[in-house]
Amino acid sequence: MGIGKYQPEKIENKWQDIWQKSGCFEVEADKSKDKYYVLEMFPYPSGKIHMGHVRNYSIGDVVARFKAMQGYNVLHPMGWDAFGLPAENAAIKNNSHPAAWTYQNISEMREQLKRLGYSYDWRREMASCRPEYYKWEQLFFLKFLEKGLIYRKNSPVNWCPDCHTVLANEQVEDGLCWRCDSEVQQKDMEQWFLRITDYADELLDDLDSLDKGWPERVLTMQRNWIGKSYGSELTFRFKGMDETVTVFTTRPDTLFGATFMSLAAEHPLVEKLIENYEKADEVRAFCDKVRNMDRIKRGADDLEKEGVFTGAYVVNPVTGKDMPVYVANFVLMAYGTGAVMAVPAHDQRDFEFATKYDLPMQVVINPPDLHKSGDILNLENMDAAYTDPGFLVNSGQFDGTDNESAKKAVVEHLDKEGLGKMAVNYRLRDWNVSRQRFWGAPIPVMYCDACGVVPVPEDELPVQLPENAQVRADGRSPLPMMDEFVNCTCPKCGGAARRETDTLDTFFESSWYFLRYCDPRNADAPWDRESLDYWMQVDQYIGGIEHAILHLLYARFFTKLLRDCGYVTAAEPFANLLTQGMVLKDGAKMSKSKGNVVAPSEMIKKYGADATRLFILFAAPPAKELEWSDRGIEGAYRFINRLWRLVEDLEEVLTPAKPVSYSDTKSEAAKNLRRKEHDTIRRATRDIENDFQFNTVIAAIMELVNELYGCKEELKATEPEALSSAVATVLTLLAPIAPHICEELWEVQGHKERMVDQPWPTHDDSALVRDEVTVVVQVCGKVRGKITVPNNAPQEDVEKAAMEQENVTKHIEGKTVRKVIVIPNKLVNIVAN
RNA sequence: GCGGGCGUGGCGGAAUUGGUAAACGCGCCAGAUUUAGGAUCUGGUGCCUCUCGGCUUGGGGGUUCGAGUCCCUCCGCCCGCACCA
Repeated sequence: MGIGKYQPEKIENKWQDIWQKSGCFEVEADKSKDKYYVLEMFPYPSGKIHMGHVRNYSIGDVVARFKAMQGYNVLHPMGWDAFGLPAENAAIKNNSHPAAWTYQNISEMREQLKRLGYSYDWRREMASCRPEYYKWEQLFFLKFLEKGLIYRKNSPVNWCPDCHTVLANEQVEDGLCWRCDSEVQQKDMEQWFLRITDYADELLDDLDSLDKGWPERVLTMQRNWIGKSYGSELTFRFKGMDETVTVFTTRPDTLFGATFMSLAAEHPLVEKLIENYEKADEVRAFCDKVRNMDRIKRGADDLEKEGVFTGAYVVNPVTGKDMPVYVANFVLMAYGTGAVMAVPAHDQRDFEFATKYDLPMQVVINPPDLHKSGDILNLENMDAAYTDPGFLVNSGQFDGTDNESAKKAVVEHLDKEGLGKMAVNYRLRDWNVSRQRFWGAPIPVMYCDACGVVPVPEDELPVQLPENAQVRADGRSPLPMMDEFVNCTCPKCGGAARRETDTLDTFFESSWYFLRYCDPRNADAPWDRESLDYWMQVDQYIGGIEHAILHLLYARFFTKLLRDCGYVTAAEPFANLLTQGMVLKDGAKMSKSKGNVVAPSEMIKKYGADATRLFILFAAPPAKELEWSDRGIEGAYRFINRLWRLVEDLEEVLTPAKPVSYSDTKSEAAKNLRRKEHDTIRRATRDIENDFQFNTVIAAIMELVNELYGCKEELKATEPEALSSAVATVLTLLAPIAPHICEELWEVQGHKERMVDQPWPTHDDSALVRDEVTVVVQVCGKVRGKITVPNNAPQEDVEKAAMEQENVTKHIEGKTVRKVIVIPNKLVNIVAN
C-alpha cells in the first residue's frame, strides 16, 4: 500500500490544523532563550492578498522557521494596517460603515494567509482600527503634547472646494481632485505637527549604525530626504525701511556678487513691502497665481522662471549697493527661509532670471585656470553661470582667497555686525498628522472657549470613533456634524467644549505596531516593559521598497520619541531590513488595468501552497525583481511531485533516521551520497545566512534529490541507511520553504515527532573530503586537460602528472616552460613560450 | 543635474578569498516507456567550426601565470530625489 498521489490541498489542510491545535508557533518572552524577532510589513486589508504579499510573507516565513529550527525563540506576528481612505470610499459606495468593510476584508485575508501555512503566532494578531489599539497612540499623542513635541500651526494644504476636504498630495492628479475632477486649491489650515525636524540630526546620524543591516539605497534615500546642508544665514537691511530679511545660502563666498533678491510668493514680508507700491495689485496677482498652482506643475522641470518686482530694495552688506527685491516662482517657502540672495554670475537659476529681466551681474569667483594666467572671467563670454570652485575677485579684502575658505571668512566678517552666522538647513519638514477624514484615530484634544486647546484626560481614553456614524455621499467626514461626538465638557473649567474632529494620519498607526506586538493584549499599558525589552529590536524586517522613506522614517522617528518619553529602550527599531523586489508579469508590475494579475488563490488551488512558496522563492533572489512565470510554477510543482515519488518509491526501505546519521559508508555510491548530503547542508546554511539566498538553497536541495535518484536503485538493497539519512536531510532543509509536504513525508519516513520541532542540521567538514580530486591542467591559462590525483597529493606529483598529459605535451612542444603554478586540489597552470 | 543599482545562453538566474563561466530550473532536441497523447525516466543543449581548435560574462584598455570577479575608461538600461538657494 503506497502513499498515493500527491494531493496538496489534503496534506496542507491536515498540517495547518495540527500546527494550529498544537500552538507550536505561539511564543512567550523567555530570558533563558535567545530571541529572534522577524517581522513583515503588515498589510492594508484591501480584501485579497496579491503576489507581492505572498513573496513578502514567504520570505519572512522561511526566516522564522529557519531561526526556530536553529533554536531561537522566534516572534513572528501578523496584523492589519486597518485605517485608511479605501474603506471610506467603499462605505460610501455600499452605504455601510467603514468598519464593516474592513473587518470583512480582514477575515477573508486572514483565511488566505492561513491557507499558505505561515508560522504566525495568531494570538498576537491586531487591527489598528480597534480602540484597544489606537487608545495607546492617543496616549502617546498626549505625552508628545505635554513635552512640546507636537504643536498646532497654520499650513497650506490641497483643498477641494467641491468635496470640502483636504487632499493628500497623492490624491491630486494633474491639479484636479481624483474624485470629482475639481481644480484643487491651496488653502491655509490649522493642523497638528509632530516635531520630526528636532530629530533630523539623530535620524541622519543613526543611519550610519544601520549600514550593515539596511540596503544602501534606502539609507541614501533617507539621507536625501532629510537633506541636511551646511551654509549660513545672512541678514539684509531694507532700504528706507526699518525691516530686515534673512536668507539661507550655501554660498556666502559669493555675497559680493549678489545683485538682487528673490522671495517666495508665500513670504510673509511681501504684503508689507508692497503696501505703498503703485503696482501692488500686479504683485498680488502674481503671488496668487503662483500659490494656486498645484505642486506638480510648480515643481515641473520646464517651468519658465518668472518673477515680479516688489518696488523694494535691500542693501548688500558688503558692497553697499542696492539690490531690487523680486517675487520669483522658483523660490520655495518650504526650503530655507523662503528668501534667496541672487548671484546670477554663479547660480544657474539666478543667471536665467537676471537674463530675462535684464538685472545686473557681477563675477566674483574666478576659475582656477584664469586665476593662474592672471585673467578674469568675462561676463560677455558667459552663456551660463560659473558654479565651480575658484578664487575670489571683485570682493574687496577677500580678493584672491579660494572660495572654500572665503565662505567662513565672509560669514565671520558679517557676524561682527550681527548680520551673519553659520547655519544648517534641512529639507525635512515637520510631519503634518492631521487628516480631515473619518476612518482614522481621533486626535484626543478638545477646544474650550475659555481654556483653549485642552488635552483629553488620560483616563477618558480612548476617544472612540462613533460606531453609528453615517458616511456622507460627498466624502466629507461625518464627525463635525455629530453633536454626540463633538460636544463635550472641558475638564479644566467644566464649561462646554468641542472635540477635535480631525483624525490622525494612518502612518501614525504603522509607526509603533511592531512594539505592540511584543505584548498585544495588555489592557493596562501599551506594553509590559520587560517583554518589550526582551523582544526588541526587530532582528529582521521585510517589506517593499516603496516604504523606503515614509513608513521607515516615521517608525524610526517614533521609536526615538517613545524612547524620550520613557517607553522604549532601543533607539532604532529595525536592526536588519530586507526590501524585497517587485513581482512582475510580462516585465510590468501586476495591475488590474494591464490585465496581468496572477491571483495567488488560483495558484494555491492548482498547485498548492508549497509549490507556490517554492516557486516564488526559487525564481529570483529576494531583493531582486521577480518575473512571474506560469511555466516556472509548473516546474516547482514538478519538483515537489518528484520528491513525493522519491519517498513513495523508497517507503519500504526507509527508517526514521535523522539527517547525517549514516557515516559508516561502504560503497562508492553511498560515499558520494553522504558527501553530497553534507555539502548540501553546508551550502544551504551558508546561503540562508548570507542575505537569504533561497534560490540557491533550493537549487542545492534539488541537486541532492537528483543524486538520490541516481543512486537509489543501487543502495536500496545494499545500504538503505544511506538513503534514509539523505532523505531526512532533504526534508529538513526544505521544511522552512515547503513545510507541509516535508511534514507529511517526514511522517511517511516513520518519524513520530513533527518536522517543525526538528533542529537545523549541521554538516561535518570531514565528510566533504574526497579520496581523489580532479585537477584542471592549463597551458598558458587555457584548459588542456584534467587529471585525477589523490587528495592533497604532493605538488611535485601533481605537476609531474600534469606534464605527462598527452594534450599538455602537445601544447608545450617546442616551447620553454617558464613557470608552473599549482593550486592544491584545484589546478595546474603551465606557463610556456 | 545629484544619488543608488544593474548589464552573464533562447528565458529566470548560478559562480567562497581572482582559479574549469553558465550550477539549478524553464524551454528546446533525442531515446526509453505508452495504442497514442500527457505524465514520467535517461541523455543532450553558449557561439563559430563541428576534426584539431577558436571565441564568449555591454564596448575598449590595464594589473596578473590566471579576471564575470580588481583598477581605468566609454556605452546602455532601471530606480529614487530634484528650480533645495
